[in-house]
Order: sequence, then structure tokens, then C-alpha cells
Amino acid sequence: MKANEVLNHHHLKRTSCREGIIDVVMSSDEALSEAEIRDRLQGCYDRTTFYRSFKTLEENKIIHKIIVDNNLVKYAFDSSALSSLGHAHFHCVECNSVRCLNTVALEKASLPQDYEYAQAEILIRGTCNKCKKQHSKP
Amino acid sequence: MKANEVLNHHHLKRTSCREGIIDVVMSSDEALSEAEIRDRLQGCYDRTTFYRSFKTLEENKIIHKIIVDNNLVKYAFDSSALSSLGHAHFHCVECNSVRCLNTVALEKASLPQDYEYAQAEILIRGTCNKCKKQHSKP
DNA sequence: TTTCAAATGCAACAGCGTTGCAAAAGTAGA
DNA sequence: TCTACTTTTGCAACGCTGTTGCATTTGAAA
Repeated sequence: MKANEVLNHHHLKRTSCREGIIDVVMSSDEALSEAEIRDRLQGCYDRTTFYRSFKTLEENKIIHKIIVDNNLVKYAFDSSALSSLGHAHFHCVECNSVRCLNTVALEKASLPQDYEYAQAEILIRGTCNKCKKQHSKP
Repeated sequence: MKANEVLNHHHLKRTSCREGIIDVVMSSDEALSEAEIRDRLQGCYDRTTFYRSFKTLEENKIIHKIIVDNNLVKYAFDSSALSSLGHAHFHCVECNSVRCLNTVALEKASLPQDYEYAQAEILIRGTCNKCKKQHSKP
């Protein structure tokens, strides 16, 4: 599926900024920060436009935002398999890369009485395979 | 346990800012933002001092930071029962209150091959008991 | 092609968090 | 209790993220 098809499907105007963001995010196997996406689009587009595009794309569930730390926000293509149980992400604390996981399940949450469950976010921290390999090398 | 005992136990200087933060956070049943803590201390102390104190207290595992959204950070007293499995928090999307949970368990995470697990954070969103009651009232 | 709503770029702004440095406070020893 | 030294604090300044208002441009429907 191509970027313009995605936009059409959601009845959104096909602007080059939106198409660019979708292209970049779709073709990446890991979540990307605003700066990384901007770099890959060769610095076109105003920062404002970027944020507004992110917002629109997020509201339409085309991408989703991952807050790793209060100063590290990344975006990933929404593979629509977002279960109602929630979405899980892996954050490598060494290279700061972030990946979506679909292999983690949350045990049915037992909340305090009279609390209503809506959605959960799971962030697992650790070391990714690339950084682990680096350790074994000299 | 009182604030000054906590500081002594961690071999930290007993300054009024640190004691104030610990007092406020210890006596609250929900996590508090920097602004909320500052208000309860009647606006004494510079913002810089606050951040540095938070950092020190966090490094010494006296309090912990909860990142709810990239623009909503809260702090809670560290009840030391932070299991290695990770810590869970509940975020009420209506009143923005945040509470620590100890009733949620993460199913042993099955990560991709060669990934190393370190720690997990779980954020459950929904409606708290107070906001739910509000709904039934006229 | 024309028209009009929607998206963009620009400027300005607010808030969070950090850093460097001089002044103040806490602590340990005499 | 006083002294000396290290740590913490307050202030000023800065960078970064994200937002808003407004004029201009663009996309798409008629």
C-alpha cells in the first residue's frame, strides 16, 4: 500500500508532507523521531507543518506516537493490529532505538474497585540484538 | 519514616527543598507534577533547584518519575516494592490523576531473539473511581 | 478552469529542562 | 561554638519541543 492510497482511504488531502512522512515511517522497521523523519525528507517543510501532520496522521490512526522519555518521542506506522489490550514497545537503552512488539501480553489487569480500564501501554527497556552483538566484539 | 531520616539513610544533605519534596510526595496518595509539588510548598525554591532535587532523589530511588505524556510528568514516592518485572501506573484520562498499581503483572515478556530484557513500564489508561461517580450524578 | 475549504509557512510565544557561575547553606572537625 | 570546606542553591541565559494566529498557497470538487 502506498502513501497516497493511505491518505485517500482516510479521506485526507494528499499533500507532499503527509505523503513524505507516511513513506518514511512505512519503510522503516523502527520508530523514528521527528528529527529523523525530517532528515530523511531532506529538511523540507516547516516544523509547524510537521507537527500538524503528525497530529492529523495520529488522529486518523495512520501512525502512532511512542513516548519513550519526556524528551524522546518517536512515531511508527500503525500496523492496525493494535489490540484492545494495548500496544507494546521495546526501547534499547544503549542506541535509543524503538521497535513495536506484538509478542507481549498483559495479564488481564486487575484494577482497584470502580476503576474503568480503557487501554494500556507497555514499554520494555533493555538491549537490542545489534547492541548486544557490539559487546561481544573487541 | 520522616523526610530527614530518609535523607540520612541515603547519605544526602538535609536541605529544606529536599525535605519538602519528600514530605509532599510521601503524604500524597497519588503522583504529583512538579507544579503541584511546588504549589504545596508555597512556591519557595527556584525551578532549577527543583529539577536538581528531583534528579538526586530519583537517582537515590527515593522517588520515581512517571511519564504520562510528553508534557505530563509526575513523581511518586518510591515504595521500594518496585519489582524487577516493572512498575505499573494508572492514568485517569479525565482528571489526569496518576496512581501506582501493584496489582498488575506482565506476562513474562517474550522478546525477539537476542534481545535482552531489563525493565518494563506499564501505563494503564482509563477512568478512576471518582470520575466514574461523577458520571452517575446529574 | 474556477472556486473554496484545507493545509502550509512564518512569526511569535509558552513551557520544560539544562548549564555556568557566584552566593548561600549544610556538615564535619577542632 | 566557631571555622573551613564541600555541596546545594538562585539567577540568568539558553536550547528544544510544541502551540497559536494569520496571511498565503495548495488540493480537489464542481
